[in-house]
Amino acid sequence: MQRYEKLMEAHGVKSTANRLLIARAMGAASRPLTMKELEDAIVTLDKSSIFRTLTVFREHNMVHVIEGGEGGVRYELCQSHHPDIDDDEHIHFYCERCHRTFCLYGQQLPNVVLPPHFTLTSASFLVHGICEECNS
Amino acid sequence: MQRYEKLMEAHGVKSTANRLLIARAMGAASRPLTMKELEDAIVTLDKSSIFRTLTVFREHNMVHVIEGGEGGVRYELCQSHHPDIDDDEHIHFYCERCHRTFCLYGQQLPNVVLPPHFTLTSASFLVHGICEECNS
DNA sequence: GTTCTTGCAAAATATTTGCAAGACG
DNA sequence: CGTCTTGCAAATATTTTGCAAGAAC
Repeated sequence: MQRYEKLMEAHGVKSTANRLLIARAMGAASRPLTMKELEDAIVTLDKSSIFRTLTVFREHNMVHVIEGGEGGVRYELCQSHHPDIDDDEHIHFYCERCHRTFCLYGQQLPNVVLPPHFTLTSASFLVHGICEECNS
Repeated sequence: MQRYEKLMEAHGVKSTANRLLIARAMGAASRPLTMKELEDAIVTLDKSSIFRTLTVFREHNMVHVIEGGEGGVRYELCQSHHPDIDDDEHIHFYCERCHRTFCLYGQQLPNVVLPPHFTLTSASFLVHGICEECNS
């Protein structure tokens, strides 16, 4: 079984040809992609199919959803193989010049102290700035 | 001079009647609002005026832009009176049930270590979950 | 055959701009 | 006057859904 089939299985997502295509495209990018970027990367697929696939992935916590930066919401594969525990959380960096979003591994998402009776489901930390390439 | 006129002056924004209306509405809400919410709060103003005012506020760092959560981008006044130093940064909490975004004061935004030659302009930390009211 | 998945078209949301009229100095 | 601001309408962009056809089991 392929890498992405395994990932889908781990998250309880049934593997189909198109889902595999989308998972592969996301994995190959190694940074979060917008729906538009995915559409451009996989010209054979309709955007509604991509949208619905991402919805399925989201429902099974198989993607991280990164909001912020222009061009809309971005998605990346969650490489965690545990459906409930996300050991792949990390900070993201949005370059305001080239409009790409990068993953910053190696830094924990800080813990948050919530007010009483607030409960947490997820946290996201996005840094804006200029990336190395655009700075040179 | 009124509180919000002072804030505009501190950020180098010329005060007009409409801008004052919008600043007041944002201040009164004490949580970040979407353009839609602002439109509903100030029925006398057209959304394009609100949009352009928010653009001006953004250009002068007079608002925080909070992305994430449904219903689109949210805006709140930046209460810092220093145009360049933002001493009003804080974490936000998005309630997935009532779709409101709250400010969590009293917790520093953690420092981020960027890779070499990456430069930072701003950082945002958004927590998703269920708020007190919705939990009860 | 029943259920899940897909593509096309179109609806629903959100954001942004053109342009002429008005306010301000 | 000349510049900045505003409202209305319309264009973009983005996300989401209806529905019928096709694939999977």
